[in-house]
Amino acid sequence: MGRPPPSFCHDDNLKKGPWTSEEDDKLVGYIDKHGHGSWRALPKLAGLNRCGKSCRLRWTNYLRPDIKRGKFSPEEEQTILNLHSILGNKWSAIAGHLPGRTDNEIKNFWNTHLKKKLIQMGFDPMTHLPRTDIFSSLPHLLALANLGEMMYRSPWEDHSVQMAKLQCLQYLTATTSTSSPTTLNLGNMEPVFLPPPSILEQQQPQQLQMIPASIINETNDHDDQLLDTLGNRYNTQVQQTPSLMNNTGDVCSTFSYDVCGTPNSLWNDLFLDDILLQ
DNA sequence: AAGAATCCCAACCGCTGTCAT
DNA sequence: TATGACAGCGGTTGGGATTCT
Repeated sequence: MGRPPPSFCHDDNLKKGPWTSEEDDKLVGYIDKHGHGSWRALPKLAGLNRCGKSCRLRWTNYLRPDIKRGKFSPEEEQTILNLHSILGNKWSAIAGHLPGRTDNEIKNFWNTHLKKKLIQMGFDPMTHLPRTDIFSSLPHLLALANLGEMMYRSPWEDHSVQMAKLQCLQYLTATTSTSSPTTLNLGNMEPVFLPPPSILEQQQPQQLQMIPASIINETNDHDDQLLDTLGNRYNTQVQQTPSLMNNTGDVCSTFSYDVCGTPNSLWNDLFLDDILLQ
């Protein structure tokens, strides 16, 4: 590339740190009138003693009128988990699927909430696979120890037990593969992570997976990349089918995939049935 | 009530990619 | 092709807010 990388704001005379409401007013007022144009030129034109980069960040992460503030909804949280399992730390790409949310906000939410949540559940937050070291696998081992009991509990068992059961089943299957799984939407339950392709390749054709309708709609309208990614991941043709309502009342879109091979009885009999009954 | 510990998030930093010349 | 200018991205940090002891 050309010149050496530029530093953030080299000029010591330029202000750094938190923005005042007066500075915000100046920035918003200028952009409302003239648009931001060149960020480098903007501070002088707007009467701000800041560097252009600082102005751009303040605008894009905080002052933009279309920014949605406040807590992330469960649906947004699910979307982030789903997309992160596919895209990794591509915060701007993930933000593109969450209208009104900035990449910075999503990144912060991930680092302060979701990452910890996955670790507590015994998953590696980067690969979304069960962690293999002995201490982090403890939840899985404890769950496995109780698997027999859980299998025969009543159908109205609570969600946490259902969750543990699903994780145990996933642990039994996913640890046999090196590829990463993807997340699965279970309505108002915690997310569950689908086994990697090597497991799915053993399934019968036309099994259903559920992913949030918002993602499917978004990708159909604006971005085929995610569907392509899913298709490549499972070596399948991914297509949207009509949305359905699960028994928690949440509407989900579904997509079907074609795979060949021998059905995996554990998966078919227990795991998939469990999910589709949620 | 007060100090310590932890959480949270806006802002900063350094790097890369793209475009114009 | 080489260079410079700039926008954008992802990782990190500082410090205020909140919770714990």
